[in-house]
Amino acid sequence: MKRMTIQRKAIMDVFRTNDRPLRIDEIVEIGRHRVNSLNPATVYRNLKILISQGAVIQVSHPVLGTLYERSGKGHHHHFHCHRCDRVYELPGCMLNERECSAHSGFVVEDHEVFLFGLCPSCAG
Amino acid sequence: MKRMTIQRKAIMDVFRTNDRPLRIDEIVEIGRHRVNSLNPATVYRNLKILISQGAVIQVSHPVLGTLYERSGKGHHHHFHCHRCDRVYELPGCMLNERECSAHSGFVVEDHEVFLFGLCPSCAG
DNA sequence: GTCGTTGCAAAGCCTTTGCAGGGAA
DNA sequence: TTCCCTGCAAAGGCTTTGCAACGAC
Repeated sequence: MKRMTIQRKAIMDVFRTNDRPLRIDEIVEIGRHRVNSLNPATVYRNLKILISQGAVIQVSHPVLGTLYERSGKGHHHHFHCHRCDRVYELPGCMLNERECSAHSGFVVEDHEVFLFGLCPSCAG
Repeated sequence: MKRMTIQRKAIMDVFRTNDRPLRIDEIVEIGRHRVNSLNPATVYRNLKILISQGAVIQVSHPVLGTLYERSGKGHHHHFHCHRCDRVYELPGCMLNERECSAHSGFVVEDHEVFLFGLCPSCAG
């Protein structure tokens, strides 16, 4: 049986109040606002649990490394601004289904898209 | 001035004879067929050089980690078969340009697409 | 009182770096 | 003969694991 510790509460709260893909060190830092002693190992362990429960998903960003985000936001992709280094979630899908299945023999079950460029603020 | 050592030749040869995204350990292992003493550190150093020269590009795969592939193959995406764990390069682009630019304000300069599923051999 | 969880430290990985010897030009 | 490059070992990062103490239920 899983126990709801203040650490786990704090970590879940980080995702609730910061609705974007987060790095481990961000989760630790923000989580420490609630639980000062919060340890990276604890965060790793809890993330593993939250992922197995389907509450959080892991995103492996080509530039920023491993990120974690709340699940259940619907299908979306990630935009990385190379000026401010922020990651945005773009709802919807820009994948062309027809082209996707054009490679005969390949059974596409899932996909991930990363976009790079300038975000609205940085593009001015 | 760069010197053409047998190690660098061996590494370039690995890419020439294995035309697919490769992991570091694969490059080391295959490269050792030519130069038995080939060291991972040497491979890392040479890859950095080859990347800076534009001969090789680095691909950060969400599941398999960092991969390296020969450059100059034209725009393509990567398909990862979750049964045989092989990565295939699919030529062309399945990104919908119209949808892509629908997020007003975002200036999309580049993108990466990873597809997951079953390859022709594994799909039967 | 249980036993799942935590913090800390140690240990694993992967990648980079320092250094002395070796080899390409 | 230069001095770039290599192999080795040590050192960095990030993540996982072992363990005793802690605390949720």
